[in-house]
Amino acid sequence: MLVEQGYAAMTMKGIAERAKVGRQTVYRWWSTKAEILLEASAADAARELAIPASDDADADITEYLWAVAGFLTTSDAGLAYRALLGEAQHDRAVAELLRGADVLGESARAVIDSARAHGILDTDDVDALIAEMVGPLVFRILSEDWRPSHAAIEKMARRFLHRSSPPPGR
Amino acid sequence: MLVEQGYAAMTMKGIAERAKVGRQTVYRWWSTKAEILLEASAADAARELAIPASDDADADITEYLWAVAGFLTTSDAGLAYRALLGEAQHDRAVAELLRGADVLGESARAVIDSARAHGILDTDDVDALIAEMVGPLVFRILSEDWRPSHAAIEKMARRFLHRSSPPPGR
Amino acid sequence: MLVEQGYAAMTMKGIAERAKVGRQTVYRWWSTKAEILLEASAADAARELAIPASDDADADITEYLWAVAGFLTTSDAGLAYRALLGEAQHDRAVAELLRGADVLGESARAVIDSARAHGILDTDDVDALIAEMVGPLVFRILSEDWRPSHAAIEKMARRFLHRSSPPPGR
Amino acid sequence: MLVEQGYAAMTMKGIAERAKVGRQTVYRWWSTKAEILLEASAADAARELAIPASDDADADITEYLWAVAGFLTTSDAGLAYRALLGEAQHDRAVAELLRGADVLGESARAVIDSARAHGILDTDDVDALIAEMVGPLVFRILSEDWRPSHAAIEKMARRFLHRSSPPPGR
DNA sequence: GATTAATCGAGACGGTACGTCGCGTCTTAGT
DNA sequence: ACTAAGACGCGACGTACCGTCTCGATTAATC
Repeated sequence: MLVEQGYAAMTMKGIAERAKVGRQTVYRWWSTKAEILLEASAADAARELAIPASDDADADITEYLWAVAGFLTTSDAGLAYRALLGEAQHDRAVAELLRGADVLGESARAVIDSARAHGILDTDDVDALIAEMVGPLVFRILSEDWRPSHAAIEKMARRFLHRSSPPPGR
Repeated sequence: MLVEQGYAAMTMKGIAERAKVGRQTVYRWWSTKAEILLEASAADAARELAIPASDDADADITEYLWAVAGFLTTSDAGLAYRALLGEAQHDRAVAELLRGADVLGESARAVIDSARAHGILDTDDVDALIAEMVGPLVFRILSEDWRPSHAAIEKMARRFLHRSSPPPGR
Repeated sequence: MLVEQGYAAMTMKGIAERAKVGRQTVYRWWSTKAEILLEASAADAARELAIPASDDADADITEYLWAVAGFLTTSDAGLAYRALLGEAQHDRAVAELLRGADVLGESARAVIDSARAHGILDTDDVDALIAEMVGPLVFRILSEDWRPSHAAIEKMARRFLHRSSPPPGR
Repeated sequence: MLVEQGYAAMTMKGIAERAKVGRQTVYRWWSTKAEILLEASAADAARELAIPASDDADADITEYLWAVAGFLTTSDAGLAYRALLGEAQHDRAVAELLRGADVLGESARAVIDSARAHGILDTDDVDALIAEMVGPLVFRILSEDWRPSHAAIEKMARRFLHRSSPPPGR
């Protein structure tokens, strides 16, 4: 429904009707719209963003950023995630729910960890690295509705790595 | 109202009543809650985020990030901006409105331009630089409700500059 | 509410609030103020205007006119009926609703039928007889806010019968 | 406007716009919708209902009833009168205004007076005679939306006269 | 296999905000 | 000085969705 008619049309009443289910039954399973979105989003997000670690950590990062871009701009689960992230900005409860799920974080951590194992990152502050890796991309997508080209993603990955590499002469 | 009682309590009805004004009058001036928020936010945002360019472009960037962090986490205008950015995730009209206002972009561009004039940045892609500068910060605040310490901001600025510096031997 | 504060104060909103009921619920049962008035009026009207047929058809008519006068000038149901009849003058839908209910007609027909059975009326045109019986009374009440005395009603009934009697020497 | 779009569409705003006049100006001349209707109705009503007294008082009455029927069912002024009479049922102020104007009364009195001068009526109670003459007609029109045929009017007049004639042998 | 209990869909319920409309007053240019 | 134009505070309109609450009908479990 979110995809077809937008967030505003995604009412509890509508959800129940579409599911041919009583309204009460919906409330029995999820007490807020946010929980529905999260459940609808989380599993798919994990799948779409899981990048199998290869030998080439550089390429993994590019691929990951590409996956994130696709997730946020074209995937249904990504749309749900953005709706949630949006809701989180004006509803503390949703913010905490979302923080607890850590949708993006989990997959990003995997990529970062793999890169660190290859020694191509210069710090142990994983949260900072995650933010540096995906922050610029997420920021542009959220605030400009950016649809990056593959080239743009590659450049973005390259610049992230350039910055975050340990000094060469070691 | 947004600050005192939260976004959900910020109804058109409530706004009109608090302003001791007819409901119609509110609609006459702003047709959307988003427009009200934008007007309430934009001017203050510009003021709070305007960093007077000094000779030390490095320091300017730190100061700017600090201003952005304060804006997003403690300022009323920043709260309004976050509410707007949130709404933009599930309402295309709001997204465009927000894009048109370019609240963060304007001030960020000034900082980046000043830094570029000092020759301390390695690319002419201003949008990319803006995203690299503020993206990680904004991302963490939006998705973790992060309240960064001054030290964290300094580190963030340092790492941004390190990455984006032109190769030394040129 | 109609009685206490007048027709203008009888708003759907007010009705719902007084009944401690959601506004939607009122609309679910009656889609128009007119339907509410009719329902509130019809049953009581039937009761107030039901004159048990006696042997003396002349007296029945006097009694009936007296009942109608009381109904229109002092009864709550009558006030509702007048409001309806008023509304019917500028709203075709209400006019039809009212015609369908035939509030006055039903009771009047009973009285006329009984009188006809006694052979004291000179025509079979029941509608005409009804109009001749109650028309003058209703006209004066509606257009002069007349509060007739019992004597006036008796005179009115006598004059109606005088006119409408079959010629004596038959 | 009343005729074209109905009573509900006859708003003060609309009246002013149609007259290409400021809203305030309308209020300066008439303080309520009722006064506008009355002014629009009274003069025309007087003209439409003025029956030049002939020698044949019987015929005058038929003609008068026919004029009243036409007035109430087809004339614009009559529509306005019905709207007023309707409004009067739920607004005491309008009721008094209407009583003061005595739209129908004036012309009816003339007809009755003329008939009395011919000695064809049996009482001096003019108000009662007026009510007996027009009451049945008005009642049927107001409550059944009756469009009487000429024959029906003739019968109505005949029956009125029959009833109200002085006893022959005097 | 019949009886009881739990669960479900459907949708009515009391609330409340929505955006619109008309009210009667007040303000402002323009004549 | 007066006007048209229209903004203003007000409050009812009828609608939508909220989350809770009955209801029968349908299963499922028990006897």
